[in-house]
Amino acid sequence: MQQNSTSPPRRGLTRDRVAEEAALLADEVGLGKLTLTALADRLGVRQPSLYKHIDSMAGLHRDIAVHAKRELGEVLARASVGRSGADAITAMSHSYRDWAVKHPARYEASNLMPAADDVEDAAVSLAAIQVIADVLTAYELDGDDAVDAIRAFRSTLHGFVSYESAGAFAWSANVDRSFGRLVNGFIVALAQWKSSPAKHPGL
Amino acid sequence: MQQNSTSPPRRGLTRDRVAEEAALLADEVGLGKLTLTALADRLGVRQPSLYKHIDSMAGLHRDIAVHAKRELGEVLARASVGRSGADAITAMSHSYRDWAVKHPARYEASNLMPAADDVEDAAVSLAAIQVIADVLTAYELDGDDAVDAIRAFRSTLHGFVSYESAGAFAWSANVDRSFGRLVNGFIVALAQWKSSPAKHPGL
DNA sequence: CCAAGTGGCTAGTGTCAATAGCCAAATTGA
DNA sequence: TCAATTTGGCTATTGACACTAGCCACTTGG
Repeated sequence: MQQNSTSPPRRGLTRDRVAEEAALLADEVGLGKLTLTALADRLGVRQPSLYKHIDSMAGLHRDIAVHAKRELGEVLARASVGRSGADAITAMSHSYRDWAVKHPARYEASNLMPAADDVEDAAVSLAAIQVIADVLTAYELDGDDAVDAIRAFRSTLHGFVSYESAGAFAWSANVDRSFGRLVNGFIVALAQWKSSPAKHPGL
Repeated sequence: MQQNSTSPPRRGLTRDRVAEEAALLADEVGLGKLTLTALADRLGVRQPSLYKHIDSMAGLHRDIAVHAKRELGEVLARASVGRSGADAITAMSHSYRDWAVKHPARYEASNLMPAADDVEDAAVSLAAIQVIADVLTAYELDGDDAVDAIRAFRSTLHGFVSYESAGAFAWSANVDRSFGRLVNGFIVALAQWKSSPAKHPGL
């Protein structure tokens, strides 16, 4: 049958489709400036219609985060496959940075913590971290040594990348070179990981 | 004269006073959740009255940032005075972390970039970074070596602290110890800084 | 002492996220 | 095949927010 003159034509929206377009838009305007009206416009739909596919703005951020974590995990896995040790760390680091700089809002979302009861989010978060953990295993670290190394590696990459995305490296010196040396520095430190215990600050 | 029954009593508000109370409130509720209505309530004033002291929400964030950068710069300077080399780096790192964790919104604000024409903001930003630069000078780094080291140090601290504030270190392992080892790792890397050139990722 | 400037105020506006409730399109199953 | 149910659009509205306009009393300085 032909549709009535005043009928709402159905777009083929799904929760995934909405999250994907949201990620694209957020990478353009910034995660914090993503609005449902702008997103609805892109999807050819009115703003309230989005609520058929999302719970809330926070829920949309969570959906973007889950997609992003999965994507980042795959990027890291692809970079490290077939490599080990310092080679794998270098490759993984550069892939991490490239992906993060290219998709700043997705990257920001990928660092959102899962809600306590969100098993899917927790799973993709863990999967991404597991790639890092597997690579660091080549240094025969375990227990607290391994946890400390993983935390150090994540911190190192995250700090650099978030400063870079924020435009915080103002001086003219080459940012690529700075990143390369940061990664090399981490590898140097990792080689002596077990023999460099933590000290507490002097009084 | 006695005031009329319907007269607006004057509070002693200033731009600084507003920014300080805003920083206190933001550290409680989060920088992104700071609202002018809540801030006005705290100051015993109606929301539009704040515009006599601030330009806009973004302007208030900037004011918080300037205060925060000054505060952080002083904290770092105090930590490093009378120390040098690895000792100074360790002391400065722990002070940085302590301050950042204690004042999460101020810390977030301290990482906002100054507007291009904002000389006061640029000055306090530079002053804080200069403390770091001075400490790293003990390693006789200059030019690109020094810039790379400063970027690496800032990235390392910022990454750890922002993950810690976000609650991203979920595993039970001791976070203090992880931080100590991260700092030690940086010091180890710094000792070999000149001899570890950057490599580009393999193909 | 009075004229100018300052710092409150009330009363709005526009932009958001979010809700309520309607109706046609799609789907399901007898 | 076709009726019942579910789904996915829609309009209209609310409430929280930043921000503006314009008023008036208090302060200050010549």
